[in-house]
Amino acid sequence: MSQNEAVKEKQKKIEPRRLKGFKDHLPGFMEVRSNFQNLIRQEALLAGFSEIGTPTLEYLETLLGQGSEETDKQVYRFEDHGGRKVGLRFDLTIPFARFVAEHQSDLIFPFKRLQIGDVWRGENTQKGRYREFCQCDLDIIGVDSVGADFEVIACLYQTIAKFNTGGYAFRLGNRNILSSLIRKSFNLGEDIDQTPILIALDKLDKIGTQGVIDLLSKIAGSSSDAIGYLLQLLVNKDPDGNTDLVPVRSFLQGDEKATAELDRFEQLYRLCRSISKGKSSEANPSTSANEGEMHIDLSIARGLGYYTGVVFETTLNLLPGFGSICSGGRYDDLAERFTTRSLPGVGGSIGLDRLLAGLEELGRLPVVVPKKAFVAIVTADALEYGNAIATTLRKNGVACDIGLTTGKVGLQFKHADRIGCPFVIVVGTDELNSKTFNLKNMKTGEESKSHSFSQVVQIVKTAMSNIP
RNA sequence: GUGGCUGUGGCGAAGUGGUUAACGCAUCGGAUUGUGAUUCCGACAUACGUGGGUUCAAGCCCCAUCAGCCACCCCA
Repeated sequence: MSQNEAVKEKQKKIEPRRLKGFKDHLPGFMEVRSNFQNLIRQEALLAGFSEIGTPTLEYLETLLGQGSEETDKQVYRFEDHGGRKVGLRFDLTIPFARFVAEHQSDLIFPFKRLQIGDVWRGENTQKGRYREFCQCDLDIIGVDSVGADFEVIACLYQTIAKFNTGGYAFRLGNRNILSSLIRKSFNLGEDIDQTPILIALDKLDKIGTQGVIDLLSKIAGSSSDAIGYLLQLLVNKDPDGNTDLVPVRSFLQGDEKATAELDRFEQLYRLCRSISKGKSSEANPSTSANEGEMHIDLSIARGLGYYTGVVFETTLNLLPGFGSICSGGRYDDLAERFTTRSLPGVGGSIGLDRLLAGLEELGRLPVVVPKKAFVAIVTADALEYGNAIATTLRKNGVACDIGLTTGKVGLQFKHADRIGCPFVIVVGTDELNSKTFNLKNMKTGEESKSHSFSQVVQIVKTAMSNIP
């Protein structure tokens, strides 16, 4: 290589780019995202959940084999520097199972867990669907009760109500009841794998009744009469938009287990209705309010293998085809792969980044207005003085930025304006000598002069508090 | 894995075969060295994803390829 080529090689820039499905977050968006996380945290802590954290990287054997083959394929995996086979967590549930099994003696059951963290899935991207995204999980483990089901659902439901969604629908299904229906409809034994049937039923929303009938007809052993009746049961809605449970109950008569599950399910729904509203009218799909609706929809199956009781998913009313922004359900024995101790639980997850993508699409993301003052340093001799002012403000809880281009005061004002500071404290030689400061209102352009340094906290606080 | 669409300076975006590839944003300088936003003037930028082909001539047409987005599958 000639010297010239070597120089050229050195000057060649790496093209700045991101991996597919991985997002950068600019300051304005990041602040909203953090605020959302904090709000979710706050709601969960209020409801008595305890926050935990687990590593992003786990042994591969911990992560694999719990969901389906499909999900196993999506796990980001590699060998670490010590030759260990490791993977990035695919969700927060499986690491939680490991966590619970590992820390049984340190936890008090029933344990109410909150966890907020990023997860990774090597699948194809779509709108609101990334390869790295944040999940906010709530679980109650160590108890199997309708109260626990409700506690998790209520907290998730009420948290989503805090956001400017324009309305959402929380749909409740039950894997257990659905399985009983399928068993009876198709005359299947207890141990028959229903997965293909469940997957077909789960598409009811997308491909319609006839589409599902066609799909199910291809599955051996199912008569069209049986299929038709099952779909009738699932599709029949009462005036409130709920799956009509009366014919379901009579169809399952004699199945004691299923009947008991139905009783429990109805009790759960009554509890849920106590904190929610029902179906909104077609004319006014609750766009003005951010409230949610609660519905029974027995056709919900959810893909993940481990759900056994109640299951739920949540869609935005304004973006019906967008996908679920919050879902979960009950599982019999979360940690069975890690311990002999039986640990039933119920949990759900808010897909924060999908929710944010949805709100962004709708133009409903909150705009964050920074509430901070700015100290402009006009002359170099006032650098220490300006910093003393900034430090005083910060110690007293007043957010403030400071000019970093001492001397070039025009630049400092321009910068303060661009980052949205409503007030600028101005100090230079004169102010330094008299221990004073000027305060400029960036909106009106007015500048009041010669305030005493000793009053800086009070004056700036007062000024800032008048900003909307 | 399957389909559709899109790739033009840092970003957005015009350009439908014919000189020197618009414009806007951003950046930098000046009008204005103790005052921003607004206004005016000026400057800067290795830009047509990559590789072939057709043509006298390609950002534009054809083929391939890569990347991204959207949709299916599945899912938060």
